[in-house]
Amino acid sequence: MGTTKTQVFTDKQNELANILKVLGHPARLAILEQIANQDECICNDFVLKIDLAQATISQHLKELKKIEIIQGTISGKKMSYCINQKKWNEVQTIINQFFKQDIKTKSCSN
Amino acid sequence: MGTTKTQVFTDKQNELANILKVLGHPARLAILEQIANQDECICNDFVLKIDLAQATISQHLKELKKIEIIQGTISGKKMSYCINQKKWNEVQTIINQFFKQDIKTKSCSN
DNA sequence: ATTTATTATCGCAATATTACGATATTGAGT
DNA sequence: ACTCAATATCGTAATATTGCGATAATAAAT
Repeated sequence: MGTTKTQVFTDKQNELANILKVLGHPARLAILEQIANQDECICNDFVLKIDLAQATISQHLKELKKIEIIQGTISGKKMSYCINQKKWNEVQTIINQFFKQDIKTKSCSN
Repeated sequence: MGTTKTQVFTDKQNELANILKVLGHPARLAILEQIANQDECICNDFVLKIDLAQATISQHLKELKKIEIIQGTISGKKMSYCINQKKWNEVQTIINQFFKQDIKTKSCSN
């Protein structure tokens, strides 16, 4: 237990859930906002602006890289992170597709 | 540890993260899809269609109720769940607002 | 009143997540 | 070669999540 029973769900459901799970942490949202709003994107910036240990930030960056919403390139001894625009838009689309589904249920009360 | 350091982030970040976290589980997405696509919305339906124990489904329903994206009304001995349209739209808006932010970062490579 | 059906809750085990200090690793500058 | 700076990884502790069986709780049907 403690493990999600992925076999029970569709690939789409698992995929979207995984994306939303990664996005579902304030530190990772904060990181995305900072990357999006900064011309220069250097990992250390996050350490300075977000009050979490460097190791913790690094871990969160790893998760964001895993779903490919950000990408990092090495520039000298620094890491340069940026938004992966293509994936960013893709994620937005997938989420909107989910929310655009028709709601056929008669509302219970309101 | 194991606890998210919410004090470090803005209310908006914490709020959105919390919503995304709840949505970030395939069972809960599956439940939402089923509620949305069914005229009659009875909890037991999920137990029959999703291969998870009744206790587990009940727990997931509780999480979804907590963010108010669904609401349940008792009708006899059955529970009737439905989408909370207002909140559903609100969630969609909040997510889209996040994704609509300008991305100022020069892309690293692509 | 007793049974049955439906759902919620409790308690627990297994696993995952969050966070951090300590320690690599790697590249730049000296 | 040595040091410093930037980042990643390891190991670990605390807590959270997932899932389930067992057990309440409640309402309908008999």
